[in-house]
Amino acid sequence: MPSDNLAKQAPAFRAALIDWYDQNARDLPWRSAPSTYGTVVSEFMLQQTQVKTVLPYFDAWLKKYPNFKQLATASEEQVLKSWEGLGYYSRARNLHKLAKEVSEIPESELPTDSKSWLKFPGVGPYAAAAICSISFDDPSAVVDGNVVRILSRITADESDYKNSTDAAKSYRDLVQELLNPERPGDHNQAMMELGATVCHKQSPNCLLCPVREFCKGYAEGIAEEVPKLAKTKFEDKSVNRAWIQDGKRVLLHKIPDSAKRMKGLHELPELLPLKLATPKAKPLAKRKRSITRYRITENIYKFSPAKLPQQLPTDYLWVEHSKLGELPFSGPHRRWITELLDD
DNA sequence: AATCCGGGGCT
DNA sequence: AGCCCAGGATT
Repeated sequence: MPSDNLAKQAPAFRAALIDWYDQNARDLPWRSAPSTYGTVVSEFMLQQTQVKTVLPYFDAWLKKYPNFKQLATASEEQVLKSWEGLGYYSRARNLHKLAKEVSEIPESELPTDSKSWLKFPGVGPYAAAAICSISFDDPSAVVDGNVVRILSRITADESDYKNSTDAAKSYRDLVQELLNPERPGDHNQAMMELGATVCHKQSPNCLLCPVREFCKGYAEGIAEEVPKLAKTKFEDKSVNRAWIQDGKRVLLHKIPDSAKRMKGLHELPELLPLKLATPKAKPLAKRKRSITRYRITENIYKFSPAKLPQQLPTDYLWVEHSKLGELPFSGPHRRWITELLDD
C-alpha cells in the first residue's frame, strides 16, 4: 500500500482538501452555530444515517431540547418519541444518558480529548474523534465509511475486507498522518463531505475531486472497484404478531429494559408470550422488511380479546386509540398500526 | 471477532 | 428490488 508516498504529500493533500471544503461545504444546521451540544446531537443522529434523513430530526430536537440540561430532565419516553422513525433507538437512550452525565460536570471540567469521550455511553471511536475535533480542535482523525472509501481509492487498496470495522482499522494510522493539525474538525468534515458528495460508492465524480492528483485508484482506473468489502448474506425470518382490539383500545407490548433491543418502544405483541396459537387462516396483514442481515416477513393475525389469557403478562397494555400518538414506536410498527386502524 | 440494531433514499 | 449509509454495544 503506497501510504508512505501519500503521507509525504500530506501537506499538499490537506491544503487541496480544505480549500475545496471552504468553497463547497454544504450549509448544514449543525455547522451554522456550532456548540458542543449541537455537535454531539448531530454525531449521534448521523451514525449509520444519511444527512438528508437527519435534517428534520435535528432541527426539531434542538428546538425541544436546546441543551444538555434540558435533555437530561426529559423523560425517556419523550426522548424515544422524539427519535421515532430515526432507527437504532439505543442511540437515543445513550444520548439521554450522556446528557445526564454531562449535566453533572461543570463546563470548565468537561473533557476535550477523544480518549475521555470514549467513556460516555454511545460514544465509540468515530463519535469521540468527530466530537472532539469539531468541538475542541482535538487532533483526532475520524474513520467512517466515507473515509474508508476515499482512502481505499487513493491508495488503490484492493485488499479483501471482512467488514467495515476491519477496513477502518487498516486506515487508522494513515488517516491520522493526513489530519490537518490546524483545523482537525474541518479536515474531518471535509473528508466525510467529499465522500458524501463526490467520492460516491457508485459513479464517483472524479472530475470534480480536489484530491484526484493524489489518487492512485483514479490513475489506475479502479476507483469504483474498491474498497472490497465482503457482502452480507441475508437470512429469511418470519414473525407472527397479534392485532387485538377491545372497543376503542388495542393491545400493545412495551419492550422492557431487560430486552436486547428496542428497549422502551412499543410494538404489536408476538403470539407466543400471549399463548396464542398461530391461526391457519390468512393473516390480517403481511409485511416484508429488511433489517441488517434479515429479511423478515411479519404476519399480523387478528384475534378476539376473549382468546387472551385471564391475566396479561407484564409489559402488555391496552391503549386507547386516541393515546397511540403519544407512545414511541419504531417506524414499521407505527405504520402498521396506522394502516390497521384505518380498516 | 461476530452479531445485532432500522429506516429512507437512490439507482 | 437491491444497495448503501457521518457506528456502537454486546457477547
